[in-house]
Amino acid sequence: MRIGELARRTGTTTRALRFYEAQGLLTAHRSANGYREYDEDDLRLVTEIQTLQTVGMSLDDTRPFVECLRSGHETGDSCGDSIEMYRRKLAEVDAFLTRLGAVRADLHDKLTEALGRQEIPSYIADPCVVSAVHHIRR
Amino acid sequence: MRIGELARRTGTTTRALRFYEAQGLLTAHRSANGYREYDEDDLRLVTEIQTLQTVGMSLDDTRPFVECLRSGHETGDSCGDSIEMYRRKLAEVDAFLTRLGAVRADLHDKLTEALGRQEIPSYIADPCVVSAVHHIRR
DNA sequence: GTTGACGTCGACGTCGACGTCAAGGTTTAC
DNA sequence: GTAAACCTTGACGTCGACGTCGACGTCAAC
Repeated sequence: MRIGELARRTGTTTRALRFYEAQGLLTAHRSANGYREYDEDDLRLVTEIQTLQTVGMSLDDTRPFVECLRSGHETGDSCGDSIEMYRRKLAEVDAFLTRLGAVRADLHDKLTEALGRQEIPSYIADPCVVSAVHHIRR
Repeated sequence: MRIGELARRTGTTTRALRFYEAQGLLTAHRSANGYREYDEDDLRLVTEIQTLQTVGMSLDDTRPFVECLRSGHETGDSCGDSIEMYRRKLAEVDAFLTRLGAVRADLHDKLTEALGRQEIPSYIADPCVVSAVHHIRR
């Protein structure tokens, strides 16, 4: 198949596929007119890359998996380097989760503190005025 | 104080401070020779920006807080817009945490699956060889 | 023979928060 | 008077994963 069909079948763009090729992740045979020709293995390779991207991997991170597929393995994660990359990414994600949890707590504290500091003037706390304001802001 | 001192006292760079000014977050008086002059309020404003950045806010997100400080409030989060921004960011962080949790689970599954698929050839499983390999890789 | 949908390559644009020059002016210390 | 340490503006570079555009070739259908 040609690049347009591969793009459609993988839900990406021709630009992305050419970019993968430029990064050395994807190689294409050329037909007589110079058009890129892909087979089903290439399709699997692209979907592998996409799957890995959804779990937080950069294009560069997908290299071991691509190499693994290229060397004839059935799946991209049958090789030691791929496993190692899984481990690295898992550790990264865990570290990020920890940090983000702390950020969330910090943010939550700030919000509740700010709400606590908020003095509510009586003329605003007045239900009549509140509904009026609400009406105006609609 | 001048820009260099403000940078030192806030632990940032002069470049960052000029950038904040270009973004309209920070305004400086100029002394006769054209040098920027800052006061303690500016220092508080910069630290406010930095604190907000650590909880995941972009420079643009800090605008309401900066405006709040500028309008004379004691803290940057005494205003409604700031509170609203806290809420938005908290929601964003929560959404991200959820997504990242799913990513982590996905990654963990992939790792265990790959490990399960890994057949361990006997010559590698052999403890002697294992220790030898370990020795070599050191 | 021409229209339209495909393909080619090359090169610059995007986003955010600055970093890193370059080429100069100002002030202080010796 | 000159060196060092500050300051000024302007402009281009960084990172990742492509988007977008221009100028052109290819192929099938009408």
